Amino acid sequence: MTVSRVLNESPGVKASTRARVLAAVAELGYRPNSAARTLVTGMSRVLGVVAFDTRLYGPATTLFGIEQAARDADYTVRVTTLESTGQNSGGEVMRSLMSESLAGVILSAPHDWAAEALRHLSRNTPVVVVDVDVEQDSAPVVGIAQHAGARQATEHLLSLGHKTVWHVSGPVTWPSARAREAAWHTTLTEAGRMAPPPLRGDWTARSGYEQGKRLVRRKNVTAVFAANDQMALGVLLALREAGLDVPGDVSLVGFDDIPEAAYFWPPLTTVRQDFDEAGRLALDLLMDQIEGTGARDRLTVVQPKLVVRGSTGPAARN
Amino acid sequence: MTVSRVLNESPGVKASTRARVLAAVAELGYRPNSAARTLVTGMSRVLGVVAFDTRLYGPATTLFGIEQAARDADYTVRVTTLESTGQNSGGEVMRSLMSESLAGVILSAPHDWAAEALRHLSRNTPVVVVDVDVEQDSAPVVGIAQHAGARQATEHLLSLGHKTVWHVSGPVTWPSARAREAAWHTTLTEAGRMAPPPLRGDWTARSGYEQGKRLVRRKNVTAVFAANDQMALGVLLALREAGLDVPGDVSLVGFDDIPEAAYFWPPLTTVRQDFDEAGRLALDLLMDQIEGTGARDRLTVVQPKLVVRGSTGPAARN
DNA sequence: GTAAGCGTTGTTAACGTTAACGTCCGCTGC
DNA sequence: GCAGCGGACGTTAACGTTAACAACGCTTAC
Repeated sequence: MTVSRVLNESPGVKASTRARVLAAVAELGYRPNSAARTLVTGMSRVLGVVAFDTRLYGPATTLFGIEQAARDADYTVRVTTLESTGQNSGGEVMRSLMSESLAGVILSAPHDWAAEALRHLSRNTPVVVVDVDVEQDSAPVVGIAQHAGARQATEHLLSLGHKTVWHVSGPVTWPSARAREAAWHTTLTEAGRMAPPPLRGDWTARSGYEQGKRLVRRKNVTAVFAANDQMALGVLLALREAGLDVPGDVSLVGFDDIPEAAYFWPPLTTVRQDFDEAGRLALDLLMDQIEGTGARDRLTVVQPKLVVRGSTGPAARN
Repeated sequence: MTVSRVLNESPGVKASTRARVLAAVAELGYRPNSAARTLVTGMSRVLGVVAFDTRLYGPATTLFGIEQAARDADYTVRVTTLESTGQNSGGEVMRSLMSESLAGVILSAPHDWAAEALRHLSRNTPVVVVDVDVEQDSAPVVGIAQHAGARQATEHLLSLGHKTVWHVSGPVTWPSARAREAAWHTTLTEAGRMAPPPLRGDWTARSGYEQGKRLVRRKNVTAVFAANDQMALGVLLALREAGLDVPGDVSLVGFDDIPEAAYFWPPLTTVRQDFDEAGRLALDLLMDQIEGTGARDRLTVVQPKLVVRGSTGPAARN
């Protein structure tokens, strides 16, 4: 019992006793058994992180941010990724999470799936959701102001004199893709411009390339906003293969600011999202709930920021 | 007890009893408590994965492969990333791993740090190491044939008529960077060519760009082998800014085959590594140890493969 | 001088599961 | 008819920790 008090830094242990305990711990190489601790306290120092596809830059970086912050708070992280096929139901994953006495859960799956999965989670498990559309009161949310970012991108292109802006969007099942598309659309409409039909991609450079080939067949395209940098890269290649110059003939904006974007040719104008920060913020919100530091905010928003580089320029006089 | 037998699929339970138990489990929403199970059996169904920086494409993809395979085997995954600063000692991380009754550990940190950390791990914890140089008998290893890949890249350039090949290498603390550099060097030497001094990068496009600028100052560079695709991208930008054509003036080969590489301009010739597969293989080797399926191989090697695209071409006649 | 109080340490029981052993019942064989 | 056996299910104890309470010695107050 005294050992337990020493290791948990409970008060009421004489300094000399504490020293003797610590000496014995060091000598014997004693390590407390976390399973026993979890069993008796009913709570572990493990956080569940549910992600969608951690191979993608955004999710991977958010995960990294969460993990680093968790380790600083002396928690460990248990990751579950969801098959890209979406075969495994949210209910199943959530149920398996709940038999493990997790201290909390971070749902970092910016996908419609996540909103559904949230419903299967016990009401009293602390949870934070990253970048997912959920009802305002179902869980604290770390949002990324997709709207603001997409608006900046679109307005930037309009301010350069382009009559309208084409959009290569992300998959409809991703709320962030829908948000970017919606913001692009309203920005154009508010400026009194005609919004051309969006071209649907799937986040990959390949889909950007294919939609880019469709874009070059039209003669009137001078500005394109791609919903992420990878698709922008694909568009870039398609434009180049068609003999078009960027930004001379066509201006292009991406989204995310992946580390490579600054080294595209030309360096890509894009909207920076701080995924790392989003992960850390999610952990903060979760800690507020777990350690009862007082649930401060229920909604925290990360502001994306337009980064102007070489892929955008004034509209050609035609 | 009978419930325990049913849920663990132990023999000696009448079919009718089993059905009644399952019905009650479903009705009550009963979930076994994994902490109690871990406590009594002394082993959990949790695997520890130690990675270095999961924001990088390779590590992230390997982690994804491990996680997917682990879920199929009904295990969960607990991730620890190491600060890029390398501040936290391997000993500390390993010790914290060991108080959690983990079923096994996968060391997926292709960094010198990993070899040192391995020594702090208890001898009887099942462990597998991915792409790290360790003594042959200290742990089963999933290797990636870096040597073969780098040799293919270098030979490809030589076969196109280039007199020699310059190398932008990765950080020396990464065994895979050293292996690629060594293979590049021996391939040149064996072919009777002079190996120019390698240019040291740090995996980032930025470092590739900077070394690329140093390369263009020399007039005699016609072929470059970059140790990964991001650095190749940086080199590409530096070459282009200097007015050099790829592959007309300079041929360029990368390494990894990140999904974007095929959409660079020009599409990048590179060496594909199957990181996903490496993760799955690591899990297989670990399962062999844990479930005693008979420790088959102690060394499994993933073969990388040269993918020729548009960034390499015949040497200019000069 | 004694009761009350406090600071420190020890004791007991409980968390939920499983290994090991025990019990009960029905069947078989002589 | 009864010993012996095996299948099905139950009971006991243990895993290592912590919450709650008990005990002990020392100081303080009257």
